[in-house]
Amino acid sequence: MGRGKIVIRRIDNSTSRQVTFSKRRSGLLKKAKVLSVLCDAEVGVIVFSSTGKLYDHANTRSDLSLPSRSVYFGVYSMNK
Amino acid sequence: MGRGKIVIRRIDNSTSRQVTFSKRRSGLLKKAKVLSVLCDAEVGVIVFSSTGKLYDHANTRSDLSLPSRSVYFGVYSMNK
DNA sequence: AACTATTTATAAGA
DNA sequence: TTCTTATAAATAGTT
Repeated sequence: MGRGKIVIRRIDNSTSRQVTFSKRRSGLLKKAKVLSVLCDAEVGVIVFSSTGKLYDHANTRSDLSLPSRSVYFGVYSMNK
Repeated sequence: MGRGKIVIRRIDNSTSRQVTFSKRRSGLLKKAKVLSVLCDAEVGVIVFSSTGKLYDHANTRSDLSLPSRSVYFGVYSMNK
């Protein structure tokens, strides 16, 4: 989608990569939320940038009157 | 997207809801993977159906030569 | 499970 | 860098 077709590989240009990261990150969260609402599902999403910074963390659920599962996220880091 | 426009609320018909769940679940995972590749990000996604069944669990990362964060998921359940 | 008409997401451009 | 828009991609309804 967009003015041109793209190949799915790491975007070399750092500025473009950042712009795409921002756009697609929000698109992903939107999709997660819509899925949870339409299908009464629980969806957890967590996104880290390439520098390891946490950008988003969503755990969406719609019908809270039903028994709930809740997802938690944990993170561990490794050097290499 | 699709033959008609939809309102974002729980789909009443159980069959339709299941079909939509299946389609959008796979769409979400694809988006997560593409985001991780294009932007060298780490993306974790977990999806439960309304019955509490775990359907997908993805933790995508592309460039493994860089220091890695890894996401783990935990789940707790509550009755009401 | 396939098929498409349409909607939605977004790559480039402005 | 926020806004625009042409086009790619996802998908709702159908078969």
